[in-house]
Amino acid sequence: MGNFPEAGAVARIRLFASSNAWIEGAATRQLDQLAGRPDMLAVAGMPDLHPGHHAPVGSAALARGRVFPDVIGTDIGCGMQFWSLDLPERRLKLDKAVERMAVLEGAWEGNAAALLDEHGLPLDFAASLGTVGGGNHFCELQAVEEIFDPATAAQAGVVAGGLSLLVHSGSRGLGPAVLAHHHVDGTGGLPLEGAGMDYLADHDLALRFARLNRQVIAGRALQALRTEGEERIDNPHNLAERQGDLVLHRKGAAPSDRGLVPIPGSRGSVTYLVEPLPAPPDALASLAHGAGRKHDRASMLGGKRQVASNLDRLTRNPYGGHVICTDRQLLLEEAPEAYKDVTKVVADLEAEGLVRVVAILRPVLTFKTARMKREQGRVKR
DNA sequence: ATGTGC
Repeated sequence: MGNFPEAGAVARIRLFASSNAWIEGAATRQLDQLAGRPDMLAVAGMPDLHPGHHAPVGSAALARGRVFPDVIGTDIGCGMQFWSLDLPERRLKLDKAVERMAVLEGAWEGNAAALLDEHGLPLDFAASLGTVGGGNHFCELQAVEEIFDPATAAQAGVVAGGLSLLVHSGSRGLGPAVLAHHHVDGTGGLPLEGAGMDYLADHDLALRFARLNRQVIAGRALQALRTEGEERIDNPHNLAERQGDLVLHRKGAAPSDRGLVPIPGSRGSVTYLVEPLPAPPDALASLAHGAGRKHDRASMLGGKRQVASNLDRLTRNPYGGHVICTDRQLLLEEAPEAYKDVTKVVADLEAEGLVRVVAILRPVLTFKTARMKREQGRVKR
């Protein structure tokens, strides 16, 4: 890493976003507060920056000798996993796929406890291994919209007429349990020597659980689609990474040092497959992890955004694809207009010299949830 | 985000 200020000095703050980026004052204030934490050396904001609980989502923060569990938050290890499928788009029967993909709602039929045991992972949350979860999580079948660099795209198995799968999920119950176990009041974090290392050990288990969870989800989706495929990319965006006595925190920031990165927008928009470029040290080896929220969940439920009368639209996408989501409230919270324009977010990353676009993928079938909630039909307004 | 309420 480059020359960062010494401990006690003000951390360097760098925002990788143009005036086109929709960045709230609350988010930049959170970025300032993050920079003001003890032993913080540098902080980077990405164009998807938006307010989070204890730190802004879309940020990276480098500290010396200290880790801040509350910055990583509850969903430790949450990230994107990208698979290429053997099934060509022309052979997909969409109606059948919509029907069969709903299997993801139930528990995995495999032996979760045995698999976790094999991986040396705790069994406490075996029941949710292989399930997507809530919030912004999804499992999405995607088709190729455009390829800009065929040779690089082929590295991720992206070829014209092909299909891919993008899984966005995390460590389910394990991440929140780890955070609760190592909870610290205030913004001081944990010293790396001692309590900080204990946190990181448990954090690493959640990181591995999250990746395995995405693999099981993908395996179930492939089975539902009666095809096979290959895991090409796994890119976690909520994690702490120890580098000697430094700790790099990523809160909704995609690592740029692990190959190609999928950057999804909303469930009504395309996903960009990008190649990270050699970046200045103050980018903290990070990229935007998605479009980022434009409006918080609560404001999407107020009826002010004129989406309530148009719920049917939200279970389809502008590309003729389907969204499986039987939860009305989640459908409103996750409406495309709740998100920034991913095209602008990626344009900012390009303008900052951080990435090159390799391909654009379009949503064909998105699984969110097939569960029928009891309060179904009762949306607060 | 969350075995998603007490």
